Amino acid sequence: MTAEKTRRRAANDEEKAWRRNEILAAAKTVFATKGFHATTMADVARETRSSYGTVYWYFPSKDSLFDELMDAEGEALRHSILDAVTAAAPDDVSAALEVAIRATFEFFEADRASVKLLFRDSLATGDRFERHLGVIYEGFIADLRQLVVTAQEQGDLVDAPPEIVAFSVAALIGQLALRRLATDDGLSAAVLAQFVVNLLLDGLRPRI
Amino acid sequence: MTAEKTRRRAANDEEKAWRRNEILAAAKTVFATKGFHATTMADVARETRSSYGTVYWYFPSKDSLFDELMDAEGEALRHSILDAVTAAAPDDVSAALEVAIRATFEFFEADRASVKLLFRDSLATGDRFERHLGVIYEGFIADLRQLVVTAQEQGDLVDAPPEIVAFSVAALIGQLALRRLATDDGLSAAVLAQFVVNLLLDGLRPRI
Amino acid sequence: MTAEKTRRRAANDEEKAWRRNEILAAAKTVFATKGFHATTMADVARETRSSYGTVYWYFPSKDSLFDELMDAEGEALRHSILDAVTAAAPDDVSAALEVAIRATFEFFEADRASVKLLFRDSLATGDRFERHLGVIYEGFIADLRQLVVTAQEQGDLVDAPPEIVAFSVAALIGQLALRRLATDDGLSAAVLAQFVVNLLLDGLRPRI
Amino acid sequence: MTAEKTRRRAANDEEKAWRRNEILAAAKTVFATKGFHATTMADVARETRSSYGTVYWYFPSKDSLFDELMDAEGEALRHSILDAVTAAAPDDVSAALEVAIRATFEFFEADRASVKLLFRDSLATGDRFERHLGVIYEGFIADLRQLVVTAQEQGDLVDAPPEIVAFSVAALIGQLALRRLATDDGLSAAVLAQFVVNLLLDGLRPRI
DNA sequence: AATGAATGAGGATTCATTCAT
DNA sequence: AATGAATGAATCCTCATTCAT
Repeated sequence: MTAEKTRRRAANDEEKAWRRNEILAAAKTVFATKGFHATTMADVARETRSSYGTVYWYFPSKDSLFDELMDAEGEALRHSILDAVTAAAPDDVSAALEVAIRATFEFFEADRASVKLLFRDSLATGDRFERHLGVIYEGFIADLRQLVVTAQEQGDLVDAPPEIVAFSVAALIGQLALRRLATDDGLSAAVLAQFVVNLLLDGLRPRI
Repeated sequence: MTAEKTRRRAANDEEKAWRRNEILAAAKTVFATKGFHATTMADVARETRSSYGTVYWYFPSKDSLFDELMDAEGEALRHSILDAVTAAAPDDVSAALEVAIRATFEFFEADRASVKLLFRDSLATGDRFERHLGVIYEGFIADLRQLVVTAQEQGDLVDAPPEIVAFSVAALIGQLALRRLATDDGLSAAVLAQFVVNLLLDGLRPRI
Repeated sequence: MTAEKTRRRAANDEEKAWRRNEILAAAKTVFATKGFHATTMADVARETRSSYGTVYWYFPSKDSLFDELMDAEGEALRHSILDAVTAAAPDDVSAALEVAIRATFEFFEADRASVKLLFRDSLATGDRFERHLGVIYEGFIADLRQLVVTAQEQGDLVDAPPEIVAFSVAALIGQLALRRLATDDGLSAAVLAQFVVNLLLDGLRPRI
Repeated sequence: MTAEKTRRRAANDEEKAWRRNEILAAAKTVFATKGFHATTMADVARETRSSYGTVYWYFPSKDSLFDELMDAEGEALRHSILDAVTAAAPDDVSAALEVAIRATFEFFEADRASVKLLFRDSLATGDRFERHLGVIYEGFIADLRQLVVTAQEQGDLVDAPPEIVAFSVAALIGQLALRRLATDDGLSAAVLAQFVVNLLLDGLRPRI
């Protein structure tokens, strides 16, 4: 009996988690398309092919749904980058940076909705601005920061406040990715990544 | 008679323009504080110490009020930078860039509401995103782009798509300025500007 | 299971239709009392003993609510007349005409709100005037027109454009009914109907 | 001095009356075009090429402006008909009726705005419905009624309540004129008038 | 007389959220 | 768990009217 119960509950939990994710996915689509404020809970429910009640069963409010979505997006981005860096096993820091940046652009390339969510709608909620900006960048920047600190210790990067450096990298990538959604100038993720890496490492002043 | 009339009309026009600007200023304060969506026309009217009707007498809608505000902010920033560069009469391009970047940070330092408006709320209006991003950056970036092109012709900057370079500079500055509003790490405009200039010109990789 | 579900859904649909009609009825009362423009959605909601939201749940706008009401009124009038004519099974056309006209006056006698709605408020919506006039009279006049054509074929009515004849009959009845709401001169529906029939069939010139 | 003053005052009064009429004419155009409710005082002022204040200088409110307009329209129609009848000096009542009806249609033919004003917008003001309907028809119907009474005394018209007869004639003409604005079936004023006269005098039943 | 800026009550509509079923 | 009907506060905007100049 207990085994049976456990199995059932497990199946149940799985079902539950699946439904949650389904709603999150639907919300992502709608938020990215219409923006946070223009999106209504009715839109979300419709996209989920369910009803108000169901959405509210899994999420207590529109804000919480959005918050959770943002967290998930941040996490997804972070893992995507870490995986790429791990897989590439780069020799030095500049190689690692290049891998990370390329992975970031590719992540956004593959999922345009993420860009809008992370870099546009994260600012949509007014007062909570700080909170979201923090949440989003938190993990992303923390990782970058680690990279920067390591590089500085090895003498691969000049001395500069690592927070600022990490933030600059994140901002640069984010804004460039956002820009691509508006103006299509045919620059691939790889080309953009290369540009950013060059800019970051060697700057724009020509060497002799 | 005519002279008198003309004088009166001129005074009237001035009065009118003054009222318009008053409303614009009030709107700027409120939008920057609460964000575009959380701001109501009642808020704007209250801040103006007038009524709904008066605001609507000068601006046909909340959107148009916001649009005009954005345009004005963009223009103000642009002029502020141009003036600084003109006054400094820098010798070479890197000096010019430094002046420009410092002027930008100082502009934002002096007027924190501008940052929020330009880099946060400009994205607030959903579909019109492209329009506003364009409008705001338009002049700002156009000027930067000119600077970049000139520098490239003189061999002072590496070859890279000038649009991207200009956009990157703008984005970097904007995001760093925005960040300062949230997290106060005591970095002055001058220090930040120096950091950005160094990063942009020489990159983060140490020279031998 | 299925049977139960079907039963429940049917009950639900019925309930829904009932609520709709309840709102429609409330709207009819209010529109007839205050006129289209002077009626607010708050009035309608209050009369329904529900809220804004509920009215808007069933009807997308004030206009659509009004439109639907007008259509329903037109249909009700039409059916009322057709039923009367069918029941009376009149021998000739003039008898049929008399029955129809009497039925019309009786319909309006029984439901004074209808008169106001059909002949006063149908004109209230400005540009949409043609549309409504058309919709309302459409069925009413179409039936009358058929009666007229038949009568003309049998030589019971003089040759004249049937549209005009039908329209004239409808207008005469409508305006007389509307007049009764304002000036009560104690004329019953039957008397008025008789007057109209006489006027239409034999005119006002005495026979020798 | 007194003579001079008088002359000045007279000129002044004339000027004043002229301005009033100008505003009334402008209001007529706008009301007829957009309907009473959709017309704003700003519309009226604009059409007058003056300002709010000027309109309010001559008329205390939108309602009073409308009321006066309606009265003027009613009067104009009435005079137009009386003039026509006087000029034609008809022999008998049926001739007089024909002249009157034709004159009415011609009046409306020449001034389509009048139709809308008298037969559509007169109903626009809800509660005041009775008042306006009365005002409009008052003179018009009073004259018709007189015609009817005279005819009945001479044995030219059957016995029937003269108010109802007069009202019926007025209604028939009004509604047919209104109809012409919506559906253009190419019927001239003369043809319509002839139809109405025939219908009223001899009815629709063919004589043996 | 004329102007037009200012006022603010009022109205249609939206939408997050609740809750009976 | 799920549904979707119900709620009503909140918001943008309109427009008749007033009044200082």
